[in-house]
Amino acid sequence: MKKLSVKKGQILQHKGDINTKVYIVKSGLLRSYMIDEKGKEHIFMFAPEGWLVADSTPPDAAAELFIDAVEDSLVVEKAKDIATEGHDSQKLINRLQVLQKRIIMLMSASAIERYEHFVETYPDIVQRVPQRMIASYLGITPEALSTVKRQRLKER
Amino acid sequence: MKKLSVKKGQILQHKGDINTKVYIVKSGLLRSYMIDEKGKEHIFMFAPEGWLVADSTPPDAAAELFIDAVEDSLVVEKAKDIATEGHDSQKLINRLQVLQKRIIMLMSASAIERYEHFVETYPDIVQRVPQRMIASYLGITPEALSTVKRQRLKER
DNA sequence: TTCATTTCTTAATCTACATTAATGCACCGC
DNA sequence: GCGGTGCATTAATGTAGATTAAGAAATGAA
Repeated sequence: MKKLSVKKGQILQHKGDINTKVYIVKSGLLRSYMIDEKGKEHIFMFAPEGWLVADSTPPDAAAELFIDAVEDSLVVEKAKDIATEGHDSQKLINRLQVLQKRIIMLMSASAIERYEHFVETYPDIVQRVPQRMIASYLGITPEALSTVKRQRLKER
Repeated sequence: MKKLSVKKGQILQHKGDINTKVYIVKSGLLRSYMIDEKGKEHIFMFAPEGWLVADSTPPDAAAELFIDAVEDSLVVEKAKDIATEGHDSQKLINRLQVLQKRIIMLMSASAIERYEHFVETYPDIVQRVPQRMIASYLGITPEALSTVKRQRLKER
């Protein structure tokens, strides 16, 4: 746990970093963001005074997000301490991971890509629920899901 | 903390409920979902065996999500116990709230509505960051944000 | 089984937002 | 000051996915 003074534009965390930290903003403004395959930037969150920014992946996994300073800022850096966490907190952290990934997909992937990702991540669910629910989860209509699946068939 | 046996289609939580619980799925499949102003259903998450479903709002606030059973399921219901949580866990819970709201907005609101919500929720941030970053946060292009703002001006 | 209801698919049309491109501005550093 | 680079705005055109509509297939109740 240490205090940092960061200049506007300074990057605190890169995508791919491991053993990433948690940042608590004392003054100024940070943001976390991702960059998609087309090079397009998507801001995940802004963190003004009092907020916490972090990549919600396991401490030893590669970060999905960049974190940098939008304004000159004072920041406290802390380790992701799993030790202090109770039995249920692990479930909370897991939930954060899932929600972060969900936002990333919604912001930076097409319907086709979201479907691919869904099938890979939840192969059993695909079998167990009606198509219209999968469409609803993906944020598209059942009609659009039908065409997505048709396109996938054509491609092989 | 009690065990529940729920039938397919049974609703465990309604939007607007207060003092909502946390559900841990032992078998079967639950889902959480929202219904927008147009009556359209958007699935927020699926929760198969081993998962946890809950509305990530404070225990005493009105729930944003419905929770029901997609299959006959066995579920453990627990209270949202803030007591056991450490100093930092509150920040995690707060984060969950923000991410849940963000997903709801991304799935069920138009660019204009997301902008309105952003301005209301983060009025100071609007002043402090360049337009292109707001666009990036909202998931639209700076060009689209320009037209959104123009339309807002016309409307008053 | 049979009938009714819901779900899935296909196709035609529509629309919100993206892309492209051009112009005017602000903010640099020299 | 002046030239450059990036930012915001406007407008024209393009496109992913929504909407509408209709028929086919699956599901479920009596």
